[in-house]
Amino acid sequence: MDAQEKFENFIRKKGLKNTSERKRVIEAVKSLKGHFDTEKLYSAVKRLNKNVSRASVYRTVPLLAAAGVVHESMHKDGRTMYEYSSDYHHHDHMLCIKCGRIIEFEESGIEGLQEKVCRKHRFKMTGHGLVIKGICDKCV
Amino acid sequence: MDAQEKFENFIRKKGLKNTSERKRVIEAVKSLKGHFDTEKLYSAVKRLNKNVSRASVYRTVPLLAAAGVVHESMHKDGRTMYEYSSDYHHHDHMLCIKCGRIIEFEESGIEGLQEKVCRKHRFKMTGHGLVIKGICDKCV
DNA sequence: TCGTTAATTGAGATTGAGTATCAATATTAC
DNA sequence: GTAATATTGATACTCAATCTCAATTAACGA
Repeated sequence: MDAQEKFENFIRKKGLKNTSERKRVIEAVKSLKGHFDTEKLYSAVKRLNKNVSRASVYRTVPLLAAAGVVHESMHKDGRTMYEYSSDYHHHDHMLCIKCGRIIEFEESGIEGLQEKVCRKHRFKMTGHGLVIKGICDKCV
Repeated sequence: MDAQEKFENFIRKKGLKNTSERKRVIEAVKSLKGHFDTEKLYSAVKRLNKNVSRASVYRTVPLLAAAGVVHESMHKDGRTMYEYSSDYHHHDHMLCIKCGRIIEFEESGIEGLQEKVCRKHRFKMTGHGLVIKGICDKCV
């Protein structure tokens, strides 16, 4: 399903409005590769001459996350980083504390153990994120 | 080893100074139970009449983390949460997005798989944090 | 299509956590 | 004790993020 379509379904279900500003923010999301924070998204909006206010971009991001258009990926320097869901297949992150590089990895065993823990605590998981901090091979 | 002693060793190794302000911040850390952010620590300092400036408390926290006196625990609402290391035995967290409750859990299998991933990427882990977001059993 | 209703927008003010400045002070090593 | 230097604190500042509120616009029923 296309991002615009996915968002439209979400908006309709919630009784909200699918404004041109929101559509333009989604276009900007599509133009970004890899991880981004809200500020970077706002820059992308401006770069594409989409003319959406800073406030609206900030207001739109949580909606995109709730709709599944973007995926809340990790925290870096106290900021939430997102990824466009179309690019997304589940993975976790290693963050190099020296150079800031982000390395993605997949480990299906970890996923399974998480589900086990949630069942045990009767916790309904909506998302999860594992960040391993340390020194990457290029910085040793 | 006591927190003050542990910090003293760290300070000496780094050629820094063990000031009375830093000692007082550690006293405040000890007075806190569970997770806290820097602002909460600063409140604790004031509550105990320790009279350390806001700036110094903020400056001290990264030192405490580097010294292992506190443990960088997780991110909540974009803020870094810490735990006093004496209370600390390794665990991860579930965060209820409705009530904000933090549930701790241990799953040694996950630890092992993390180490495996790090070896594979020649990544030297210094810390890690897993947060599972969702709805807790009291909020269903 | 028109009109009503309520959500949304945008510009700018505001908040608030965290950081920088810098003169005064305290700690450490000798 | 003295010199060298790290640290402190009051306050100014930064900057991401939110709030305000009048003007606008989407959604929907008639």
